[in-house]
Amino acid sequence: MDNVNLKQLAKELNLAVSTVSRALRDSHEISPETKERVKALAAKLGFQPNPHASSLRQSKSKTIAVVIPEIENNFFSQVMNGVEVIAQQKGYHVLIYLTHEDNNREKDILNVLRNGRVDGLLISVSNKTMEFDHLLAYQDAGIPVVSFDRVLDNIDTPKVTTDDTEAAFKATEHLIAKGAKRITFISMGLNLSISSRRKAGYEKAMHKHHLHASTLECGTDDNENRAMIRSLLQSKDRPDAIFAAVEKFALITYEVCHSLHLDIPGHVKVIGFSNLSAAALFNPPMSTVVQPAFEIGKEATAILFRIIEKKTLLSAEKVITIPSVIVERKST
Amino acid sequence: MDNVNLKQLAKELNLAVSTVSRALRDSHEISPETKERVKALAAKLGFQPNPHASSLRQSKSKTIAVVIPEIENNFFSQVMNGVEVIAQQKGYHVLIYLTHEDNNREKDILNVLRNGRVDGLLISVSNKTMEFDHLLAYQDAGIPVVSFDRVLDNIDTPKVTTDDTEAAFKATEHLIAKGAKRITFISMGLNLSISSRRKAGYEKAMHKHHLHASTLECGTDDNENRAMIRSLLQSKDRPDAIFAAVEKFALITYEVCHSLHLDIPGHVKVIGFSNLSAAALFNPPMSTVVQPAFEIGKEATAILFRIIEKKTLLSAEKVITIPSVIVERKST
DNA sequence: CTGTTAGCGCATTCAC
DNA sequence: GTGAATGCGCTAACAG
Repeated sequence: MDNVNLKQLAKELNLAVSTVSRALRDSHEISPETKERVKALAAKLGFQPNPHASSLRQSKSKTIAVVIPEIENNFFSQVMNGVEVIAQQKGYHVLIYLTHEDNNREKDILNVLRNGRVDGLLISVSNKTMEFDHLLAYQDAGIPVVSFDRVLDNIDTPKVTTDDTEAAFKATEHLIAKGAKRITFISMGLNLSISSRRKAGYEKAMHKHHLHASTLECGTDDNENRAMIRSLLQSKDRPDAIFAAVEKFALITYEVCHSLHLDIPGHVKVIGFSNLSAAALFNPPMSTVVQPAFEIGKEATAILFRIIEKKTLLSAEKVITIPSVIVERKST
Repeated sequence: MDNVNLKQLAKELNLAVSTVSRALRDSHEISPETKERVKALAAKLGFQPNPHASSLRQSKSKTIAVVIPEIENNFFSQVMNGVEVIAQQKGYHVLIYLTHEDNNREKDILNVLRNGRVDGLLISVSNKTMEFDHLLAYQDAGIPVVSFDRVLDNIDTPKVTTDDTEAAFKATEHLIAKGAKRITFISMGLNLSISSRRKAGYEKAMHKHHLHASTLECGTDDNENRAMIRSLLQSKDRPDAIFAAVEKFALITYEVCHSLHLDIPGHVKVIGFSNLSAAALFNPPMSTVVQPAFEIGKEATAILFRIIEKKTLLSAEKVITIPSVIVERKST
């Protein structure tokens, strides 16, 4: 029941607490024999140092936090996977927080984490986040922060994203190459930098090909989104292609097309940002813009550790862009 | 840069540290005026108590850990969602650990967590976990553990699962009702309790209907699994239905059927345990056994907190079973 | 109602 | 090479 601590080890071995502490941390000023004895007993009793005590003493927690909007989403789960790989290598622990796209919740979370609980923070902001006082507070507190994917433009943290503009440009050109003329871009929350970047890429491609750009703004409520997409696809001048800025909208588009008996890609071509590998099994297999989620997670975490370990950051490491890949399937 | 602490607040207010501490924790023995003054300054300076200090002092961390095999899986992400909802209500923090189906990694994780870092543990064991010394150590240490989904039969923790046997039984009967006769069950790692329970349900249904049960054992390597399923579906006495014990095998079955131009459900009917809502968009829409993942996460966490808060557990709370739902679509 | 004191377990400084 | 003493920031027991 009782946890073993240094004091008990010291008593049992007839040594001072400090000696035991040093022996376990392989200090060079402890004799090999003593180290042996100490480590043997520690192993035998299954000693684990109390993390709160050593965190308090050393002012470091060996813990990082990941703050994301949701986890039920392949992109973010893959990111988590990448985070975990690096954190585990470094012997760090990972706290996870979900904002559920709630800006106040995001602020509360960051507030509570601001006093030593974590040595660093990875964040992808909620789609309602526009100001960033809560992030600036971290700079004041000297706690490293790395943003990824959904980053805020005007804040000075290292950022790891994909090439949203280029990927959206290419995806749009892909649709155009397949013969689409009336392409609607379905976007979410334009205050989000990724939304505006993706939209910019889409518009650039449309302009280049002298086509009229047209955006449908969707929100957080799936029923409303469904209704909006449905009415879009029922309208007289129905688009002949949909480019969904986020996975969810691509899925709803599929659903609506099925229910309206619209043929994909015959009546409507569909492509969307999505990390769902099962998209290959859709009817028809869905073309997707796949973000390098796992790599984004790994890279963001690697950079975070570089700051935590006080290594200086090359300016090239301040903004990392990893390209997305367009996976062409039958829906286009 | 420097974090505010109680001492600074006390000095600024001409109060004792303990008074400030009590005021912030709304102790009844502090005058309303003092409370006001203290809270005002704390808010102004953005004071957050150092969690390591208070954890050390109180021997509680306000943190729970979730240990799961993987996160890139709708079932586990939905569970995480449920966990987070309850933890957040309780003001608790959530550490996440992935075992990647590695039993040694699982042991290491549990070992490190065993000294105060967490107040409780939620675990779904790896598919290679057979013994449970690492879990028994928690009972000795007095740290509450709740198992969910993938539970070990012979260990005495509260368990939250779905009705694997019944759900598998019903899914099998569903296939039989649709005319299937040669149903192959694709299973993973029989040492896993859920595998054997699902298999038992399948076999029970087959026996009841005087059909010959036949199981294909798949493993962790997806390429091998694909090859095995492919050769199964190419064999002379090809099954006319597949019941996949886990989502991944159902997806591979779809993939193989498509590549072999086998019609679903004409040539082969397919059903599988899966929490993928996009299964409705498959070609054809896939029938699934959907586990109540979110509820499992919520329920397991609620029970964990009941133990943490020392409330006694009714024996009915020791083993919770939440039913799965069979969602019938076009693949059967 | 408020202050003084002690101690959680550990890492570290300073002695020897 | 080892031991004794100190303090990280907080809470709680005890005093007044």
